[in-house]
Amino acid sequence: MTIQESGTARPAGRPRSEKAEKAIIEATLDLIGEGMGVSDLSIEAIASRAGVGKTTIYRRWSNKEDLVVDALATLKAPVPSLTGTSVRDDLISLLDAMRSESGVARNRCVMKIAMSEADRYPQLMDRFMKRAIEPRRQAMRAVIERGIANGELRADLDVSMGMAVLTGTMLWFTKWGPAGDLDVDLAERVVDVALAGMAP
Amino acid sequence: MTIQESGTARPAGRPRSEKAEKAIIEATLDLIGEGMGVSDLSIEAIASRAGVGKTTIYRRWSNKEDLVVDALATLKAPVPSLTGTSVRDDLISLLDAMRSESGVARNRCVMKIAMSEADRYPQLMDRFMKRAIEPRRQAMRAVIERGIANGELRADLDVSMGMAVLTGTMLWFTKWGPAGDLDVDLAERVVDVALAGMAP
DNA sequence: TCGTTGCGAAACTCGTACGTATCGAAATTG
DNA sequence: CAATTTCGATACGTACGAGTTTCGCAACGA
Repeated sequence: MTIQESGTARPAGRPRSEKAEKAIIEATLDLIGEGMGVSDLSIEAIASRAGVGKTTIYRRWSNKEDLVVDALATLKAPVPSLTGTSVRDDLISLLDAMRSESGVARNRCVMKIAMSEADRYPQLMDRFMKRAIEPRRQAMRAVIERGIANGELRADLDVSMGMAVLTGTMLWFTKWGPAGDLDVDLAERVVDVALAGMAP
Repeated sequence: MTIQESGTARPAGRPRSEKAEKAIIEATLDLIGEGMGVSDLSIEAIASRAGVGKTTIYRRWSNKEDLVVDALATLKAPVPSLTGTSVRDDLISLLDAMRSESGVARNRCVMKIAMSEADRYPQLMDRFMKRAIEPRRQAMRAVIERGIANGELRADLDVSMGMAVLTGTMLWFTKWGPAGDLDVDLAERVVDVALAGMAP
């Protein structure tokens, strides 16, 4: 029995290129970022964009959907760190993260896919939701619950309703707001309207 | 010169079938309602679903996009009639129309297309927006402005912000709310939270 | 050095859809 | 009736992309 440094044996032969793998994922996200829907993506376009043979793709993923799942799962969700000084500040941090990310074409289009192809690729969405959406959603829920507990928010506030108002409003602006970048103080204004309400 | 009843002469030959035209539009909307994106629609599928020859489609529309434009333009926007008794009631009427429409698969998917394919088919979106979205948007704007004028809403309220909160929140529920139909009192609850705010 | 495996490129088969053309039948005008 | 136009059906040539295979070369372990 030969010496084996780690638990997993390194198989014989040329190792798979880490660089090619990265390039494939990047190319996939690029194309999605250019507005392609999942069904418009072609493996051939991805291969060509990545400077890679189709073989190299099929050696790693058995079909298009698997590749897209992995590509989207790559997008990490660095939930912004929260100061915890006040509910208002924390909500602004969370919403402002949405605003600044929406400035990047790639993020916008990933969101678009999340909205539009959920029915047709449920497994894809599942994974993407768990990875990218759920952490933020839980962070916001925690902030709101803290606010209810310590009196900064109405005791009878429905938590899901609060989340819907905040997230929905931001989402609306990213999709149908004025063209170009969103105002830097948008998150603050949204939070203030949500907290204070529209009635006098 | 022969007698001609109307200004336009009826050409000789078999007239185009009104029924076929309807069936084609219906089939197109059906397929969209089943989750197809614009680029996934195939003329052949539409023809087969409508029980019609491809010829009959190409005789009327020169390509897929033209057909989809006409099909979407078909969807009318019957803005709900407003009582005008109070801003709260009118807003609830507007939002409840969104809720009840979201129960119909066809409407949901049309909305999906509006969200996801705006970049790729701008002319299509233009026409759809004018026809289906703009009337509702203006109705809501009018209600909010009325509320500001007569003191039912905060004098310093940003109208676009108010619309974003109301519409965005409803949209969020239709897309990511609990599965199944939305609560019948959802519109009321959304309006109340928006008016009163989340702070105590 | 040799065996093994990954590499990009290219050729291949196969299915799908496009857009056009052609068919016999049906509907309409004159 | 004849002329004209549409009808649904079907066949056709073209194009594109999926997924597979083959090729000569590169990278690695033994």
